[in-house]
Amino acid sequence: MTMRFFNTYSRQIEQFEPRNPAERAIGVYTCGPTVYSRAHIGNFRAYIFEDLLQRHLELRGYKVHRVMNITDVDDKTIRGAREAGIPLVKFTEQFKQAFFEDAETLRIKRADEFPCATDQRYIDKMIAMIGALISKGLAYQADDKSVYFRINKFPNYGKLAHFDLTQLQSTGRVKHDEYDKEHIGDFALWKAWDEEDGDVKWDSPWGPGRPGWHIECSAMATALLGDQIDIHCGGVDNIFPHHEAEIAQSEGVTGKKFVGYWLHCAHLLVDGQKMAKSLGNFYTVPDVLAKGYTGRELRYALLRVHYRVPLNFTWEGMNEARESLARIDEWLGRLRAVAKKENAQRSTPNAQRPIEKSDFENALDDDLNISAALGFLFESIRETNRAMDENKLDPGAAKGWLDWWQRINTVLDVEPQAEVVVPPEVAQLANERENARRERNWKRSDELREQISALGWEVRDTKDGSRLTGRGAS
RNA sequence: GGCGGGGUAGCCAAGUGGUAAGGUCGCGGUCUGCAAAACCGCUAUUCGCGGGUUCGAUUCCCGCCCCCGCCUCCA
Repeated sequence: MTMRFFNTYSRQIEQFEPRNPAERAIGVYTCGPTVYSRAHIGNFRAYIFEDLLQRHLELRGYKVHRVMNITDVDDKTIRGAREAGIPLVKFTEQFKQAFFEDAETLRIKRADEFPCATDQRYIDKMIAMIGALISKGLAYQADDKSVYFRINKFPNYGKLAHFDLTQLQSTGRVKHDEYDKEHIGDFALWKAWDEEDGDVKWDSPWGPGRPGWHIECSAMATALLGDQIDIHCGGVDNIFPHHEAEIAQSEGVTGKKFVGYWLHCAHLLVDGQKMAKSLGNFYTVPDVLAKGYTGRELRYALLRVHYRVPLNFTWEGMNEARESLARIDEWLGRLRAVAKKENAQRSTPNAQRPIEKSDFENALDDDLNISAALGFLFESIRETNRAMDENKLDPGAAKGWLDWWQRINTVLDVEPQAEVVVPPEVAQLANERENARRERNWKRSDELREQISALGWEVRDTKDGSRLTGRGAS
């Protein structure tokens, strides 16, 4: 039951061996949002993958110390604040809040820490790291007053992305200050202040300015997790240059291997293309909620596909998620009803008791194979439903299955929130319908069922009377 | 051009050197006043294409095609 992860660094599945196996303590760093606008659901796919990772590690008994940074200063946030005519702090604050709201909607477990790049504590750390890099000859201040990392002095640069530096081509996406840098691939550690930055600036030995994006993660990761961390995650688009740069900076300063396992998740696609702000083809969490879907439905839709496989977002997929969850909800409801029976007639339980069942966790051990894990869940659902149909599942077994569910749901977290209260008018209609049915007035009964359905509720006639189910429980 | 990821049923998606999990959708059946839910059955002779290795390949090897991404501040 050792875990295996696909390590981007080696491009291979590796056995997971934490640095501190005795205490089962693990440091995990996850790249968080840049708060210049509301994060889209593609961003959240990455955070959900990291959530799954953390929850599974915890299910396996590891104590996870997870850090997620928030980038609250960069070109885009500065531009946004300027255009909005408000201070940077005020501008970013709204998107920080939105991020936490959306994360909560998606039931993403909070990281232990959410360091912000503008925190003076980390600015100081960044300045110290840059100073160390300069003294080691790994960085230099150019004529434009900015400080750059000298990639030619770091032999391993390009190893994570498997890039041959001589082959680097500009995509034209980013402007290069080619006159100032020694090498086109040298990246900014400290960006010298210019007029467009307004009052956004910090003092440093190299003059006023602000940190580069990459150094911020190196500083916060090492400040909070130490020089060496077990797992570092992000989207595949972070591999280069961001994570490559983080390695160069961190290892350049400490001389120690920065990260044990690099895990990257594939993109969320729309119409077969990457979901991105720049392409304008994105949805936010509120967009999806506005279509009538719930947070847990979106969570499930983003969670159910293996993290290294590109996932095409569609409304059909959202419906599949809804139906799959309804199946789980229904199953849980039946199990609870059976578990409550005091003296169910003793019958031979032919449904295996799940106490020893570990297929679900074992599947997740294998590089978070969620599809296989869910496959086992649904097989179990069919198996126990069959047993309940045949009245062959005794209350003890039902309780066992509920315990099993509780365990795996610490990873999935897709159970509906507390029972939704039936609105009085729906209850009234249901009551009338019961009366109509007693009088065998089927026409009236069906009309009432229609009305109830129009209000978003489903009525089902069972042996024990009618039951109401709200559609799309949150 | 370089470096990755992916191509399995209408759609989504696991998987193994021995003949294809699961979800969703559709169809038929059991149950039901009718439904719904649940269960049962059907739905890929086939896993992008072409070779090769093998008794046997979707799985290993070689070549090719297609889709997506990264190539210096995108999760």
